[in-house]
Amino acid sequence: MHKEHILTKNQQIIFDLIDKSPEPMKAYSILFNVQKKGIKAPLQVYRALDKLVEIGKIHKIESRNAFIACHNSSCRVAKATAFSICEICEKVTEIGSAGLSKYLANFKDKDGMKYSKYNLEFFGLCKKCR
Amino acid sequence: MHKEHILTKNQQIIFDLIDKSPEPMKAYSILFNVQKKGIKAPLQVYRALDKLVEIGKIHKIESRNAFIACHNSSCRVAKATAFSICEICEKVTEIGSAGLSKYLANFKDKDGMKYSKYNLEFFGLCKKCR
DNA sequence: ATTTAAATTGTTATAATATAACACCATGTA
DNA sequence: TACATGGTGTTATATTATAACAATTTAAAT
Ligand SMILES: [Zn+2]
Ligand SMILES: [Zn+2]
Ligand SMILES: [Zn+2]
Ligand SMILES: [Zn+2]
Repeated sequence: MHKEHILTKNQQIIFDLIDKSPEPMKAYSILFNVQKKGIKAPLQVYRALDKLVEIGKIHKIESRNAFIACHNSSCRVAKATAFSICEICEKVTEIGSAGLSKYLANFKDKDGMKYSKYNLEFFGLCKKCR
Repeated sequence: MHKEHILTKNQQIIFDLIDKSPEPMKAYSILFNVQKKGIKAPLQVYRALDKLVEIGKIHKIESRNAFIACHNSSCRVAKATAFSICEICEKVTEIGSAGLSKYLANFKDKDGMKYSKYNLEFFGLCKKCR
């Protein structure tokens, strides 16, 4: 499983912060929040983020330039992600639908090409905002 | 149809440039290319880009911070987009699969929520790069 | 134990992407 | 006319992300 990596100090500090956050966090907000723990420069944050994304502990929400912890236990392939995003409150939820991931993993374009990696972002209004 | 808008001067200049480009263009590359036509500041570019995205003439490739012209004649709903992206040569193609758009438009999350707006980016290697 | 390679860290500086604020202009329309 | 709407031009600034380099830690491999 991809989540058994031992994290380094910086990676752990930054993962813990993102994991506790109820909403996606932006890099410079992360930086601000971990400065008291000795992480002082953007690059330290971005390096940890890169690694955490690579090993699947967090995902980047591309349309928001923000990061959330992976809470999808079936998300073994870190590179196949789907999210719903509320356009009012900006709440983001990872979608763990087996049907969806199966459909997308098997999707072939008109040249017959299959893709094992994808990112899907749905937009709408969450329950609370409707 | 969403593509019948009359473009303003700046919008037309910038759309023409993107439309001619074989690959997605980044904002500051656009700026550099239209400076000889009198568009001098980033904001002028971003304002035109925002409008062009809004009316569906171009799309933003979120993972690349780049813009391509819409070449999908069935893409009436500018807000439901799908692309394939080659991770080597960065070639981007808009996917116009009716099956895919139907599947995604009808997709319900576990709370039964449907989304009319989405962006999907597939990653892989294009024909040439395999 | 000693050497070596790989990964991580710390640091300063800088690049790349995007928006705020404000004055002005063009166009349509009541 | 007067008013509303949207577009423009401009300067300044905010936000997001990487380059370059030296030092340190970690985990094998000899
Ligand atoms: Zn996940
Ligand atoms: Zn909401
Ligand atoms: Zn399109
Ligand atoms: Zn390619």
